[in-house]
Amino acid sequence: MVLHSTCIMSIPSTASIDSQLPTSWSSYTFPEISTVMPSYTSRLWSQDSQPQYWSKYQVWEWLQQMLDMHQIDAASIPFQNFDVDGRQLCSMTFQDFTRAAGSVGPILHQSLNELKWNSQFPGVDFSPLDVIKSEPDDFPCPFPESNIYATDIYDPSFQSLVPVASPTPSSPDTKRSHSRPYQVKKHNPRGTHLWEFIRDILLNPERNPGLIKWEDRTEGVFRFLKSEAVAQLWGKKKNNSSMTYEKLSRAMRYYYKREILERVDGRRLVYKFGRNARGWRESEK
DNA sequence: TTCCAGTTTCCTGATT
DNA sequence: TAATCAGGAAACTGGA
Repeated sequence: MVLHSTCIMSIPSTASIDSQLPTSWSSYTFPEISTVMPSYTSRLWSQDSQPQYWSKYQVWEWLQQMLDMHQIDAASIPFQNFDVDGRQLCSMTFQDFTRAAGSVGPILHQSLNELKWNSQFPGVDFSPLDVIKSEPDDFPCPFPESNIYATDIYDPSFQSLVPVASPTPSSPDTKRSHSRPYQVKKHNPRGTHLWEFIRDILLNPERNPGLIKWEDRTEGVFRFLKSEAVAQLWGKKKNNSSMTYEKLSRAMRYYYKREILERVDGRRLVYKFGRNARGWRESEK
């Protein structure tokens, strides 16, 4: 099954990135993860957004998308090696990617090539084989089974993101739930909990471009700097484009009862890890 | 099939 | 006035 050749490029205009370091992400609409397909990256990063014009921030955004998409642990990539803008990123060779990101490098390199291809030839399906062929230096892909283009079984969790069906927006299937505009796929493990997601942002400053910050590291007190942006990220992770801070905060408040979070009275956007939250203390790392 | 945990959504009212 | 907080209620999903 050659998915990439059947994938019609459909790029929502809202996915285009036309600003540098957005002060508010509330207007930044993440694409439906349910559209994740082998050409996922080229949809996500619209063809209008040519990687060579990315800011450093957008490079990091792309990296984060790659991590999420391939279920790669953030710790496996030294983000400081990607403190580059789009122009510098595009000038990186296959070897540069391998040096910078190790075994993940080939995946990133391949993804970037797809983006470059699509920005140059919008509407023309990317042929990863062409890239492999054009890579004279033996392309020693360490993930033969993880070639996202080769099959649809790259990763069970990734597969779970592929839509079971492709109902039209107006079809009844999409209206299964009035209050649930997204579909969580079967066999998709519950995965990260919200509080763990928040914790991981706090523990990975490289992945946290000013979204949440520690107020008191030892006490586990933290504050949302860009609440809507965090909600958007959480929504993206859960394939829920309608996530808002209001909804996210409701989920956060449920943690009070379970003592995963504690109330911090009188301070907006401030939360504190509770006794049942694990893994946030420096001594636990 | 049922139950449950963990959200998600919607809502009203209070507070900043 | 808008943003945020608080919490009730119902709905939904995946897993056991």
